[in-house]
Amino acid sequence: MIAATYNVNSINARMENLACWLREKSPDIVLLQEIKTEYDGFPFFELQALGYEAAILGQKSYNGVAVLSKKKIKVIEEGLPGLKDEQARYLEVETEAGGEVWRAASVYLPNGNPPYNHPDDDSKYVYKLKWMDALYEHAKDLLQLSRPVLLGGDFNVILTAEDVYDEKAFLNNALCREEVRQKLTAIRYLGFYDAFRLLHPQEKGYTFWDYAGQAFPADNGMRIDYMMLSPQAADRLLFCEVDKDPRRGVKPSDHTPLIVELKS
DNA sequence: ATGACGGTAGCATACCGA
Repeated sequence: MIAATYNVNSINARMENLACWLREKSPDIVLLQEIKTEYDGFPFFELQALGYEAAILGQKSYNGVAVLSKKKIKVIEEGLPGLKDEQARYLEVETEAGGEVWRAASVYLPNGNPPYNHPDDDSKYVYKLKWMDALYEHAKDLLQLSRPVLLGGDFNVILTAEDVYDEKAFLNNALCREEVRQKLTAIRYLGFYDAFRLLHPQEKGYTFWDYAGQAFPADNGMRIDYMMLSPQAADRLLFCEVDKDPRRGVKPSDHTPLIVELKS
């Protein structure tokens, strides 16, 4: 079975791009972030015509997460358990693929950097840390399940120097700070496996390139989108690649999909 | 340090992003 995570940066702005990619790759399960719409504006029918059910946790203008599946979807959690959150950043479901039921969560972890016009405002960073603590607590519960778990999405964390084009320029950035690296590492040490790093210990694996400044052709990217696998899922990992084609195409998202194949 | 570029709301420009 094929699963993927993709920060689309508005599903309505990206629908042509997304439809083309779904037809080509035919993934069984897709975790989407930054859909930037509520239920009423979500393209359910267009996705249905492409063969996908959709569950969404929407929000107007910002954030918003969704899960697409070829099979029926059962919603398990809308929002992170244990966290009061105004923002739509976490959706957990169960759905079948390859003859097996998977627990799958779409994660859009807060960025945490201050607004440009308020560089000393750390409230977004504080929110990020709180969000990561709640994710850590819930990750423990997910690992108690007998089902295989996919915890995928835009984590907004650069784990190591190899995961960014110029670490020095980002060391004080909320994506790079030691504190957030440690919090994501702690989730890994609970027992979640970083699918890309498991199969590619050396490769860059960037999943995001800024729209500005020719970042993509210059390969000034970052690896901030992850597919984290529970041990039961990691045991079945066959393949994991960043699919750079959608980022090359017309009207791309600034992120590109990360794809895994799991034995079932 | 700043702004680049793109998306949204809503109609000019502000906010958000990584």
